[in-house]
This record gives sequence, C-alpha cells and structure tokens, in this order.
Amino acid sequence: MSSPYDPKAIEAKWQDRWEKQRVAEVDLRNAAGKYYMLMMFPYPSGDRLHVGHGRNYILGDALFRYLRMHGHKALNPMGWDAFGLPAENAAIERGVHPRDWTWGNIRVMKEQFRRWGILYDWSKEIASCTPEYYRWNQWLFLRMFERGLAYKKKAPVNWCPSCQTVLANEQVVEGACERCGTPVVQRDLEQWFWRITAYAERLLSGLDDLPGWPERVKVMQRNWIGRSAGAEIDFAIPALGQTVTVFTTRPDTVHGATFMVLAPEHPLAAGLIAQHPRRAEIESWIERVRNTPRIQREGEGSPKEGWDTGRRAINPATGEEIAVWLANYVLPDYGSGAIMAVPAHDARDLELARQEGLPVRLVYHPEGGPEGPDGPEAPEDIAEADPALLREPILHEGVIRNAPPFDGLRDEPETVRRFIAWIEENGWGRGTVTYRLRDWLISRQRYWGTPIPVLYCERCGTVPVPDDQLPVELPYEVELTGRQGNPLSRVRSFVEAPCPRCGGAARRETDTMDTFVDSSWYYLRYLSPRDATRMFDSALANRWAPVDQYIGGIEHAILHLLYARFVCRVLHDFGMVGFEEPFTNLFNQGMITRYSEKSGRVEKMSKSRGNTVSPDELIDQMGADTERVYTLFIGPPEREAEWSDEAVTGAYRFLGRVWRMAEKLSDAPPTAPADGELERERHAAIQRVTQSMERFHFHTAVAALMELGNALSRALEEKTASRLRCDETFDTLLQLLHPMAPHISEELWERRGHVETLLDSSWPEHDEAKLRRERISVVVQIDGKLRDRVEVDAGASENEVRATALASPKVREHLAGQEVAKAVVVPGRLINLVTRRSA
RNA sequence: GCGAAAGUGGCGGAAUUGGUAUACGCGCUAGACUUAGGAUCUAGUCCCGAGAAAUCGGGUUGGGGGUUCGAGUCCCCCCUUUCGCACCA
Repeated sequence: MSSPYDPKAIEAKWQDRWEKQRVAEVDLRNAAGKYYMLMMFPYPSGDRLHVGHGRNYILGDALFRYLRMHGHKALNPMGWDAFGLPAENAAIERGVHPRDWTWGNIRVMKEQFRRWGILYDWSKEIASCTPEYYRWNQWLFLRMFERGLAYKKKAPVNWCPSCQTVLANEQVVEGACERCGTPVVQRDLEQWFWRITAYAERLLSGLDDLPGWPERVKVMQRNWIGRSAGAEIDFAIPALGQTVTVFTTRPDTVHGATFMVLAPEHPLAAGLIAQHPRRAEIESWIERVRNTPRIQREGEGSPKEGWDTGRRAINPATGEEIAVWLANYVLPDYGSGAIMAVPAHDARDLELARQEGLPVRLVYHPEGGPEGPDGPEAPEDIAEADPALLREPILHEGVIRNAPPFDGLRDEPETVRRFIAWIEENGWGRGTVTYRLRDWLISRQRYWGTPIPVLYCERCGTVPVPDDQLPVELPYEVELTGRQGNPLSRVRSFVEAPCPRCGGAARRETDTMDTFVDSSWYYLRYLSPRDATRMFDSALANRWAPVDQYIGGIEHAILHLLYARFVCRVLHDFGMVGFEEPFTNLFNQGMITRYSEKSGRVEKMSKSRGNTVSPDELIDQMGADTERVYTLFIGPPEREAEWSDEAVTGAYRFLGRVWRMAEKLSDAPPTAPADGELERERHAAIQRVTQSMERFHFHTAVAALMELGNALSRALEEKTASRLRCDETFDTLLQLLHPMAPHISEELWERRGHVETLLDSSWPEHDEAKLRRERISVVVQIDGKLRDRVEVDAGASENEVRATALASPKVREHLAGQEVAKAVVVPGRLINLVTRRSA
C-alpha cells in the first residue's frame, strides 16, 4: 500500500490536467464579484529561466490560487514583451531572425511555467511583436501626434555606442546604458519624443493617491520628476541687444548675482563669443565638453571649467554690469540652460568664483559673530571681513542687508514669495516651476520594434499614416549585420512608399519605438486581446482595471511604472478609461541571490555570473512543489534572499512527511481524549496561514503549515487524537498547502476521495471559539522579570489570577517577604507583581 | 553630503497593537532503524555559571541613554550595512 513520494509522476499528471481543462480562464463579460488582476509581461530573452526568476511567478501563482479558493474571480493573464535589443543582437550573433528567436524563447518559457505548475489564462495571451498588437502602438502614436503630444525635434540625446541607438533619460543609469553598461555619449539628433513633461505635475501629485505603493518607489518617482519652484529672470546684454533668461529657485539672492553662466551648448553661446580673440580655443573647448560622458560631467567632484565671453549683462536688481561666462557645470537641458551666479550662497558658483577671481557679494549676512582675536575663523566671520575669502557658501542663515526694501528679512519661503512679486512688478521676470523630468525619447534606430507610422514627403513634409493604412508592418526580410545605421533604412521596399496626401514619392520613418511603449498599456489589451477594431474595450477596462495587484521587481520603479502612469493619463484624457492610475497596489519582490564562484561574492542570480540554479534539474530531483515551497519559505518576499542548496531539502522533507502522513491516518484510534488540542491547533493554523497570506508573508504561512504538520504527526505517533479528527486536520492541511504546493496537495486530496478539486474548494475559516483553551497558562513576573507560570481557568478574574500567582512557591521565594505594591494583569497572558522598590 | 530601510543564535529568519525573545527551517550533536543512503524517525541545540540529573541562577535583540509595572518594538544620541538621489541652479 505504501508508495514513496514521487513528485515527477504526480506533477506531470496535474499539469496536464490544468492545461487541458484551462482552469485559469475567466469569462470577463460574465464574471461577477470582487476582481483581482495579477499580471506579468516578461521579456522572452531565453536566458531568464532560472529559479531566481521564478520567484515572482511562483509568488503570483500562490496568490492567484489563494484568491481563487476565496471565490474571487481572479484574472491571471500572460503575454510577451517581445520586441527589444537582445533579439536583434542574437540575430546578429547567431544568424537567427529575431522573430524566430523570440517565438522559440516564448515556447521554452511557457514550458517552464507549466513545469512550475503556474496557472495563466492563456486565452488572453498577447505578444507585442505581432501586428495585431503593435498596430495599436501606432494608433496611439497618431492620436498623440494629433494633439501635439508626439513631436520630433533635434536635440542633444543619449547615444549608446554599443547598442547603436539613442536612449531615453530613464534608460541611462549613472551615465551608462541601462542594458549594456556602456558609457553614454551626447549626440545632436532629430528624434521623436512623447510629451511626458506636460503631465509632470499630475504624475507627481498622483503619487499621493497611491497608498498601495511602496514608499521608496514613490520617492524615486518624485526625485525623478524633480519639481522645483522659483523664478525666471531676464538679464539684458545691451551690447548684443539680447536677453538671457535664467532660472533660479533663489530669486531672493538676485542682489548677490555677480556674474552669470550659460551652458556651453546654450543657443546664444556662439553669438556671445563671435568677437572673442580666442574664439577658436573656446569653440574646441565647447566641443570637448559636449562630448564628455555624462557621468564625468555631472559628477559632483568634477572640476569646474569656464570661459569669460567678454560680454556684460545687467543685473536688473542692482543695475550693475556683470560678466557673462560659459561653464561646464551648467547643463543645457535643465531650467533655461543659464544661471545667475550667486557665489556667496551657492557652492558651485563659489567654486568657480574663487578659481577665477570673480567677485563675491553677500545677500544674507550672518548675525553677531564679531571677529575673534586671531582674525576671521568661522565662515561667517570671513564673510563679514571679506566675502571673497568665503570658503563655504552661506545657506539658510542670516538676514538680508543692502537690498532695500528687503533688508532684515530672513531666509524663509515668505521672503522668496515677496521677491517673486517684486520681480514680476518690475517686469524683470516671473515666478515659474521647472522639472527635472525630460520628454520621453521614444525613437530607436533599431529593426526589432514598432515602426513609427510617419512618412516624409518632399512636398507635404511630415505626414502621419492614415488609420486605415495601419498597421505599418515590420518587414520580415531584413539584413542584420550589426553595421552602422538602422537596418530598416536599408530595406527599400519598406522605406519607399507613396505619400498618403499627394500620392508622390515619400520615405517612411525608419525609427522604431522604444519597447517601453509596448508595456505602457498592455494590461488593458489583456481584456480584449483579439479585438481588431480598437485598442481595447473601454467598458471592460473600466470594470476590471485599474489592476488591483501588480507584482514586479524594483528595477521598473521609474521606467515602466512612470511611462504606464503617463499613458494611462493620456488615455484618460482621450476619454478611453475612467481612471488615471493603472496599478492600485504594487508589490516589489526582492531578487534571489546566490554565491558566485566567479566573483567569490553573493550576487543576483544570472547566467553571466554563473551562479544560477536550473529549475529543470531541481524539479527532476525534488519536484516543482519543493522549489515552490522553498522559494516562498526562503524569506520575506520583499527582501533579497540568498539561495541555499542545502536548505531546499527542508521543503522536500516537509512535503515527504505530508505524503507519508496520509498513509498513517488509518492508524489513528476511533476515539481519543486529547481531540480538542489538535482541533485548536487546526484553527490556529488556519488563522495564521490566512493572516500571513493577506500580508504576502508566505514564509510564515509555510512555517505555520509545518507546525500543523508537526502537531498532527505527534498526535498520530502518540495516538492522542481520533481518526475523525486526524482526517479533518489533514484535509485542512492540504487546503492551506495548496497555493504553495499545488500538485501534491491536489493528488492527496483526490486520493482521499474528494470529488471537487482543491482549486475549486473553498478556503477554510477559523472559529474564534475553537482557539480558546479551558485552562490557560499565565506568566508571572516580579518587577518585570519572568519568575513562574501558573495555570488558571480561562475566565479567571484578576483577583483569582493574582491569588494563584501569589500562592506559587517560586513566586513566594522570589518575593522574599517584599510587599506587592501593585499588580498589572494582562488578561490571558501575564501578571506583573510590582514591589515597592520600583513603584 | 541628502533621503529611506534595516541591524535578533553558527546560518535564513519569527515575534500586527509595548506583554513568555529566538517560532519554522537549515546546519550541528547523540541515538534508533538499516539491502550503508545526501533516506527515515527520536532527542538535544542563544550565551555564561552550578549540578550526576531533573533542574536552578544570571545575561542576551549593533552600542549608549531615556520613557514605562513591563521595550526587539516607543523617544534621543552614536556605530554599521543596504538601497535611492546627488554640479538640477
């Protein structure tokens, strides 16, 4: 009768059954009740299949099964974020077409999901590389183009020399390409942008309405948007008859602006140096600065380099002439690309001023602080003696002097407001807000992406592709060599097309879209994946979305998650959805790490680091259930967790014990005295597992299951519980175990003669009354120190507890005749006897 | 530098609200069974001291101080680690 635990056979059986019966499918139109949506949109890159990556899928599946057992109509769709550079690079390296390579990887990943026992609603499957999907990227582009939200401009952009394409600001991490790590250089190119900056304020304020998002993600987005309020002030350059507008957050320091600085890339720079005797030198310096990698130029320690243009501007507040400089520390794409330099109150300006001998003038003067006997020491003292000797800028202290009518004001927001009003009254400038956020650069000079639906006609100029000519299909025949330039531009049959307006010869745009466009709205397409008439079904979207629970890694904190929030607002403004935030609750699972022989360190699991664990081997040896249980047990899911090959056996042993327990149930006696104890443990386990699942604390849920298993084992061993009680307890164990270990739990459940599957059964509920004991153990403390435990009736009064405690011989001994001044009783838990000493 | 999170046995970690610190698992120790296997089962395992033993006493949540009858949990100072931001005017 006894059969050993053989995960292979039972897992294959159930995976087959789930697949054939398509158990995860949801009829969106007819489903009712509370809805959840758990989604993923993985990139089928072929080298992502290791246990580290399984974590969020396993987590999502456990949650999905848990919700199903609660009777929720949970939707768990899966699709493929299939465009992207790795496919193109693989094509260049191995000579496989990106499309074939991608579909091959999708097949492999689907098989992996099946072997993990993960349920997806494959009737909703989408892939972004199909014309049926990407035509709606194009459709969306055209709608944005019509409203000026998509536009083309020539601008300095980030260029990755290795990927041979431009990158969005969000894809540049510490000055390097997010994907390949190559330092990014600046290039002046004509590119397509999406006007995300028009939504900066709404994207920022919307974060306050996302209580279900981790704080750190919201902070990262706030930093990225980088709102700063201040003023624009116009500085005239009389000799040229021009005006340079600067942006400052500190208009209250305008009296201290002793020179001004423009970015070397500033449009007026060339005019300013046109007559300069060393013009050629300055021009080659500008060229050098322009080609400096961002990380070098923007690093805080980078040396300041600048040139005096020889031109003079007028400080409107003082009427004085000030020098106009060009310097590398002023960036062309923030504010207006020009600043008023206030060295007394800004570290960077002070550094340049000291280096170049430029004047320093205080606006805020430190109070008090007369010179010491040894001359000026503190920065404030130096400032009073001679501002030019200042070593540190003065921040947030002192009062304004020599700037009537503001003398005596302190550094506080009200002062800034008064200055802005004054500047506006005099017509020198205006209060304004700027953002660090730049428009989203969506063009890519690559083949494997969504063609941008635009043509260039000699006569008509830039012409959008009419809707009825969508999709603009990506040609299959293409030569991918890795040579310079976009492969698409060499496909003549694609490039040459008639102008939709005049019918004359035109050229197609050969740039393709950033893949983050695909993932910015995919969650809506899941709801009507085959609809050929529209982007998505708004009625269904408003019923199911926003997404109740989103699970993903932290790496998307400002990329995908910012773009998706932006596009959601655009769709909202188009009247296509009734909400502005796409994801109500966000959960970031931590990575799985493992010791790497190569580096001798514990690192993120990845093929390149050679520290992966193959799920296939693990499943062959111990089964998918073991991998699932261990992955959930390894630690809090929001934190990183280190994979331990040895610790996996703990999960395997646990499942083996459960398996063998099923066969021992028949040995239980018909009646037993301690039935109530096991019943109490059963209800306690239900409560603990449920509470843990609600908080995503799968690791403590598994621990609670192990405890219930241990309790039942003990009862069976010692024959302290009846057959009926043991059966019932075991059934509960299987129910609670199902989200984590679906195969073994279904198999044992079926063998026990249940007709309905666990997935269709309901989640057990605990009974508060069953958790109570008749006699409870109460801890006795004396002055906060644990001295004894006494048994009392569950309903004992404070006085009874006190009397019992005082009667204990141990307590008497410790009291040693001291008076009890006070007794604190925590019902059902403890009594603390306080002696006079500490009262 | 600024901001955030964290610091608990040999290890991963547990402890919604202040109320028995170290659950659960790994590892380790001893034993049982044994066609000797990386299987299974049983017992033990925070530290120090006493005891043949059951047990008893003391200490312990990075360090120091505070609030409280009572602090891993709350407050203040310090140390360490991780993450995010960082010439953004």
